[in-house]
Amino acid sequence: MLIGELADTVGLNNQTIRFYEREGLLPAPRRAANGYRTYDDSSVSRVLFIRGAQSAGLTLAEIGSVVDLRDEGDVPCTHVVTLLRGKLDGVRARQAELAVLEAELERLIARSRHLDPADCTDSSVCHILDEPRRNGRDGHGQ
Amino acid sequence: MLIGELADTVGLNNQTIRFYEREGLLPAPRRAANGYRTYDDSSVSRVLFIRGAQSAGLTLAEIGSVVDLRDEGDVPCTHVVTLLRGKLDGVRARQAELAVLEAELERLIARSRHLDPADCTDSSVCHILDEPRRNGRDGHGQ
DNA sequence: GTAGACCTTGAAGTGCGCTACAAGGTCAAG
DNA sequence: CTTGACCTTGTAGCGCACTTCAAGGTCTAC
Repeated sequence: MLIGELADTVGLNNQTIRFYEREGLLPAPRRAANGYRTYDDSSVSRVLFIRGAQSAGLTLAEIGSVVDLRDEGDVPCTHVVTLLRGKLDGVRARQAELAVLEAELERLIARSRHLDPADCTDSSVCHILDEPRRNGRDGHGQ
Repeated sequence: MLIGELADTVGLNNQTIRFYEREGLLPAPRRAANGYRTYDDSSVSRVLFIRGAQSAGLTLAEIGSVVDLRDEGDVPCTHVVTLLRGKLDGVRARQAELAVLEAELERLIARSRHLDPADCTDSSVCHILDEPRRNGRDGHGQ
């Protein structure tokens, strides 16, 4: 199959397929006489593996490290489990951050209810966001 | 005060101050005879406002929309509350996504315990990540 | 022979919040 | 008169996963 067909099959566009190839996630495919890339079912599996790994939160670089092991003939299971554990730690840390941020947002919104906009004439920009931060550690990102 | 002093006071470096100015978050400061930027306490308040708003999860673009209102003479409270409510919705949506991802990671890790690496010889890359996805909606990001 | 759908390559752009670099001007101390 | 710390400007780079663009080759149908 040609690149567009592969892309349709897995629900991506062909630029993304080419991008994965450049990044070393997909092996260089065979070429037809005219230079067109030709794929088979193993390419479909490989792409679906990549998307599955992404949905487990792995970055393309991490997925690359997994497929590299496989392509060198190793069994990547141990490495995969290590990555997944790391992701789980990251997810839990992020959840904790978001819980703090959620509480802060709730506090600010509640506070805004008994602040009068007419009093918002401060040296600063808006009194809702003035005043004490309770966050020991920032809270960026959404 | 000069830019370095402002930067020290608020705990940023002077490139960041200049960056905020370019982005329209800080008004163009007065200049000394030699062209050096000169700031006063209101600049300190403004920068602290920006950092406080960031710690509430607002992006610089959103903070810009708030300071623009203020600089045009309006009271931005209503807009701020709208933004905060939007952030809170976003945070809760993200928490839900992370809960799904956490469950998926736990499932995969648990599953890996009764999969034998010796069986990981598939057409795909690693059998831990093969097979059913339970995620209706992806789960990217960490 | 030409329109249109496919394919090729390489390079640059996106969003976000900085951070760093290059090439130079200014100022106080020694 | 030189050192070194500050300041100025504009520009480019980072990480991440794509997406888009430009300029062209190829193939099928009419």
